[in-house]
Amino acid sequence: MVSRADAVREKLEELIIEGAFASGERLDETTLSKKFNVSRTPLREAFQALAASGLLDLQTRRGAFVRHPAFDEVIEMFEVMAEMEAFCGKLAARRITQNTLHALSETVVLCEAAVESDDINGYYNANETFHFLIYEASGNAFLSKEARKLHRQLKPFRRMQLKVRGRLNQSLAEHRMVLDALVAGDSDSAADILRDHVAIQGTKFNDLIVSYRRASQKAATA
Amino acid sequence: MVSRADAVREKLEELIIEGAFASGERLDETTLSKKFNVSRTPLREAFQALAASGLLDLQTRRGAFVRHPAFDEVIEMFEVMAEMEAFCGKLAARRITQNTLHALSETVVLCEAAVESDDINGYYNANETFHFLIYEASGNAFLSKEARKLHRQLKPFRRMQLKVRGRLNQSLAEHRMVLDALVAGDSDSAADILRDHVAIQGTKFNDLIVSYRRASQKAATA
DNA sequence: AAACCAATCCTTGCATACAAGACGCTTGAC
DNA sequence: GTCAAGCGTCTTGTATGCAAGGATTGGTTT
Repeated sequence: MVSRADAVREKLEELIIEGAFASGERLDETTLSKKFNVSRTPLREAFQALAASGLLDLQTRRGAFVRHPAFDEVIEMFEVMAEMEAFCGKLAARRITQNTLHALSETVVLCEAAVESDDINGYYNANETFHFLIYEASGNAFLSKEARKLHRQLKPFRRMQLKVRGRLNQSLAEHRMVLDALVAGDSDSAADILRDHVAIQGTKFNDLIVSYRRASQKAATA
Repeated sequence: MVSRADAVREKLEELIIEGAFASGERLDETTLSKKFNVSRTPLREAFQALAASGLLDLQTRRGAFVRHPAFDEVIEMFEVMAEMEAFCGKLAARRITQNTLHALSETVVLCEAAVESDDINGYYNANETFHFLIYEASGNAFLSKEARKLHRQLKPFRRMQLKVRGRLNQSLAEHRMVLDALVAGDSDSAADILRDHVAIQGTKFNDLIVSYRRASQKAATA
């Protein structure tokens, strides 16, 4: 059975990640409890959980505020994610099984198909599976869990930069290289490729922000 | 102002880490709420928070169970911690300030004094400061926060292995080497030394567990 | 004697009522 | 006209009551 608090958390999480709320917006308990048809108690439990994963900022006696990570923080998170993936890759190169290798190569095929048909969502999903498989293959359940958590937190920002022209093809090529390194059992190379593969996402994201800021500055001075 | 829920969380956390409850023990809401003189509501909020940090296992309609990480999981956590520290060290070697370097060398002096007087607690505290300073010096606030979190989770297990004979001196020597590498700005070397410094803690912990198990097995067959 | 089923009790999940703090608005004074 | 203080309202924090889902125990059957 799934508790109402859990259901509410899930729904709210989706809304926040989708960007349904402005950053810094205060979430009113009464309003939301009406919207979800639950009392304030399970809603508050959901708030707690969301605060734990960093999506809300709970201030005593003041309320729950939506917390889209600041851009600087996202850059930092990509920096950590890169290193984490590298470590996963390093371990995975030594510990991965034939079965998982097979599953991995299948996700690469899916990615190829998605690139063919310019299906960003399709690519996005296959990409996620690809990375999760590697986390799992690290053979370190704790690491895998943490990596998934961080991956999830970066979800909306990864999505943004996937839309940059040409990135899909490049990303796919990187996936192929990772797969090759894992097949070869070359842990250093797997680590390095994965590190760059993720780091470049942070860089692309940064580029995006800079261009955004330039645009808004121009608009302001015009 | 600090809410009662926060106060309860803090107190409970302390109790769990201290080992006041058996692993897997179920925490009764009514009993505990009486003990802390609060209602079940803030207590339940505290449960949520503790579950988020991994100290409790909340099962729907069944209750809250104390969750001391399994030994295997602790080993995994040390593995991740080692890599995280290595990354902190790598960044810190490039970004550390004179002030922080100075503060670091002071903690080394404190560690020396603690070793002299065989003061495990003193060493323990100075050791913590040493590591936290390095996290901070990474210049990546997100990384620093995550590293502190993991460090905290490993607290009780680190403490255990510090009691092994000769470990204090060895640890101190490693601290000196880390400091040297940071002063020299040698990021690779700082990373490697820190990785080993932490990994060895996991190894020592593992040794401890193995010897425990042997002992209890002997006792059982005797 | 053991196993299974049922009924009761106990515990959690949720709703609601109440208390207390924060924010805003109004009013008065300088 | 502006600033500050006080009061009122609104929102969060906490307590408690009620409902629903497990667990346990006792009885019955094989």
